[in-house]
Amino acid sequence: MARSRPTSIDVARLAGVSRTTVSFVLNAREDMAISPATRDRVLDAASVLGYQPNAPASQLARGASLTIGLVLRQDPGQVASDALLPQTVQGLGDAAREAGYQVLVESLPPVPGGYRRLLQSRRVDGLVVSGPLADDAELRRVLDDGFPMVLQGHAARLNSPSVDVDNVAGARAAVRHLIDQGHTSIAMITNAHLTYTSAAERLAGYQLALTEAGLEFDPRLIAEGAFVAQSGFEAMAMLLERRPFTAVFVASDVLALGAMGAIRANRLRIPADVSLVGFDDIPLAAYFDPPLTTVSIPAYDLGKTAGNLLLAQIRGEPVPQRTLLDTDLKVRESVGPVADRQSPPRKADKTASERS
Amino acid sequence: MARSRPTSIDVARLAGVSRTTVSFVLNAREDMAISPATRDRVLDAASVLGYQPNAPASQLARGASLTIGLVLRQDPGQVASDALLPQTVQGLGDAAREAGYQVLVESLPPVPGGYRRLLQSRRVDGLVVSGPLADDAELRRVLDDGFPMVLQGHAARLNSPSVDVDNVAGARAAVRHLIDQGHTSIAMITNAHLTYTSAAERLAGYQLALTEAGLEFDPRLIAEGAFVAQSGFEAMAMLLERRPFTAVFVASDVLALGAMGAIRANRLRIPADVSLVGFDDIPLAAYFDPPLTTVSIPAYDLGKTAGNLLLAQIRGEPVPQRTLLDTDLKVRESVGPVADRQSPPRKADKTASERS
DNA sequence: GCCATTTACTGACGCGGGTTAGCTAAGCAC
DNA sequence: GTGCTTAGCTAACCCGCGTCAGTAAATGGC
Repeated sequence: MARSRPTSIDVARLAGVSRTTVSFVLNAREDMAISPATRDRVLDAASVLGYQPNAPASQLARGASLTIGLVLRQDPGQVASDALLPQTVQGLGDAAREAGYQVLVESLPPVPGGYRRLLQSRRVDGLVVSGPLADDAELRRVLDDGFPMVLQGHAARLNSPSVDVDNVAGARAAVRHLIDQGHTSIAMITNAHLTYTSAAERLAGYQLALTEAGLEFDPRLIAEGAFVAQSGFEAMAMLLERRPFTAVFVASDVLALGAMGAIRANRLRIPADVSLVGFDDIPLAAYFDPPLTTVSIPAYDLGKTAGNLLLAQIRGEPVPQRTLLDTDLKVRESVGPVADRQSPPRKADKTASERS
Repeated sequence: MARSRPTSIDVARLAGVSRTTVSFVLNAREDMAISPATRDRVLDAASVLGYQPNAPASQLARGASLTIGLVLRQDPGQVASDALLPQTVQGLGDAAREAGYQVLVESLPPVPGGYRRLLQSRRVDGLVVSGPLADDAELRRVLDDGFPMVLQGHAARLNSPSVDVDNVAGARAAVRHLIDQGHTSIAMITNAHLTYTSAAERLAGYQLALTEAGLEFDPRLIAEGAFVAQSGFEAMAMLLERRPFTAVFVASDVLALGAMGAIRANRLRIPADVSLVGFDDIPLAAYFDPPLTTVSIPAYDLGKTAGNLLLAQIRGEPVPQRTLLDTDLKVRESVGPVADRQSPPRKADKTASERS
């Protein structure tokens, strides 16, 4: 029997005051003088009736929805294999909740006008856009309209506050770790096509580390992967065909697992024959065989920071244009010292287990 | 310049009609006679002004929010390692979008009154509750109030429509597959504590398969895991200590990966020394070493079905009390025939590779 | 040619809560 | 006692849209 819910009128009646007073009490308006006695009467009445303010009504009156939108711009396949997404969503949810906000999730509105609809309909007070495409014309227009928005995953050409991990520094640390172990011929598998800024940045970090170590960049050592494990497998298979190297930086743990499969298929061992560093530190990475050395990204904080920045923006506070979160290299067991300087892995079944 | 958005009054004025007419046109009310000419004028005016109806206002007037809530009742750790969650969310989102609804995600409102707040505030028209606890008193109360709600993951004692995969049948198929390969001593690692219905059901399926094959159920062959890979590792380590068996049914792929680590740590091989079947078919399962034979669950459909059932309920249509989705055994390479009848695995380094 | 429909449209109210201007009574200085 | 402030509360309007009852003109039957 979902009979009609009590309204503030019912509360007012029961407490013997006016609706206005009820509103003042429930919104704890300091600037309005309310005697403690009345306050308690109202509170009691509300609790007796199990009163809950009607959200749409209050949104309408306030002109704010106390809701933030999360737009997932990735395609379904990517979302499915994004092992860190739940953590990010949770971070965003926590940030929102702490501020009395809620989160509306919109996965890739395929309809034109998707953003506009959401914002102009006043359903949400701001948007976190995950995985924006750099050339999203509509997004640009919405931005120009001055709507509060935070991009997660930097889209270089869009003029909006963004949050991301420091992909360059992370990749650089990963590759430097390999170099520190004596590797000089290091391949890389990208996490996505290079139009994705995260992919481009991780590649840049890779190049930076090479340059710093005085190593030459060889484009033939780069293979492009894309989101799913299979692409890691294929990229690795290709690299193994192509030319010698002793280590690989795979810019995504998911792809790294695929790559490990390809390495095994070639009867090579990790890290004896080829060392491997991943990126992301998904929960399962520590249980790969061998446990994957990888660049850990603070997925939860990413969501939480995005949320906090957006909320600050909604409150009208100034926010930094670009926020980068630190990564952390998790050293596990997929990297070893270079085994044999002159004979890098080849279909080989040679033993390379001369440990230092 | 986010100047104030146009309202239906502006549209009406521009089209030279009343606001009522605008409303009729935009809501495409068949029962109201509108001449094509006026209709077009209104539509044009709306598009010229870039008019978007104010959602809170319309929600208030309609008494419906066109929003469904997704409540994640799992704790944060579980959510983080739930590799299938994104797919489920996407299914739900698609179901909602197709009906013109949106999805509000609330992750485990720790505050008492969480459900009530959401529903009675009219922010959402119904709820999908994922991972409900069987003894959730508040949930029961909300249910009794007659709010539209769908449980995902059956909570036996709650009287509400629910959607789930057929855990019993899935587990039974997994274990039967092992039996078909000649295994008679089969251990099991649960995916969670048995208060979780999914865990209890998968255990029931395991027992059913044993019974059907005339095998005896040995409680000492059961170890309890819980959500994360580490618990799979530990459970497996314990089982390997305890007593002999030739195969294990691990009721979660994530735990299975942990279990595989424990098996390797004992210098045993998969499937030569111990066969393994998982549950869930997470995207990475096919890339485990060896590729994991597992029970595939339709994560996307789970979300979509839950959404559709909820929407049907909101529309007042009758919905089945319990909906079970089929699982599908994906045979890969982690199961082999029994190697050696009398010497089941023990710390051993014995070779057991007499393939048939 | 007159009444009964039907077609096309509008006026006005209501959804429920936020908020401003204002009202009353009490307190206080003198 | 008078004038002035302040505390404590309320009436009334507004947010933007949905919708019903109703009006005026066009149509149809005979």
